Amino acid sequence: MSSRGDWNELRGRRMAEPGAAEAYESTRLAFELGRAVRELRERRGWSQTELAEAASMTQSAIARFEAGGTVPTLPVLERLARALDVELAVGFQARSDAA
Amino acid sequence: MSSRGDWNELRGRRMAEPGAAEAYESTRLAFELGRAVRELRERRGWSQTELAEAASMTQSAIARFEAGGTVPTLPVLERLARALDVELAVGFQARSDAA
DNA sequence: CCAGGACATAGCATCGATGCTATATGTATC
DNA sequence: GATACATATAGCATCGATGCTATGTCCTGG
Repeated sequence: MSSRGDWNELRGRRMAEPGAAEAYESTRLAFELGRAVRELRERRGWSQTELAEAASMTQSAIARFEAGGTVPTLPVLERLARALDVELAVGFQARSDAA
Repeated sequence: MSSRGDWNELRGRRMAEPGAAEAYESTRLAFELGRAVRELRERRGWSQTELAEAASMTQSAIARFEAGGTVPTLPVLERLARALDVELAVGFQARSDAA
């Protein structure tokens, strides 16, 4: 069920929108990036609040992001990468058409 | 002189802002992504107008983007990648700290 | 010189992400 | 039960990217 979620529903609705293959991909990306950050954060044993401080953000912003609640912007991704001491990679690749 | 530029100045100012290492990186990224798209587009022999159509955008948006005039959003990058038949890659990597 | 195509900018409306504050749960711990 | 910390959401203000339309400039061809 949607249980305590709400952004979960939002995501679901977004991904279901017809024709918007692009929106679907973005939402998927947002979700994956959120998971990645959560992993990196937990690997460091940091709380959302700690990461928030390190990235000049608020705990709520981190929570929203990790939940895939919004499609992050590059500046934010940069800040998170910096805080987590990793590198943000963005670019185009030859289509592998995996899947 | 700033010649015909203006976004050039904007970029310059942005990248010069002190302390904003994050903003600097984003601007740099925007610039590189713009170049990448321009290359892919020209490689295909497309005009900005043609790419714009393929990506459901306007010529002016493409121009602004290629010039690095703004930091693009993931949805837009997705659309461009799709139009150019390449894959958008976004993620975190171990810091190589090159340079 | 004029017409047409390509690219650069401008100016403004709108949408959506982020910032911020407050709060609701949930889970220990004492 | 009260306290304390972590995470999830809400609601609203603001900022910035994108959409759109209209030009301006440069080139090239007739």
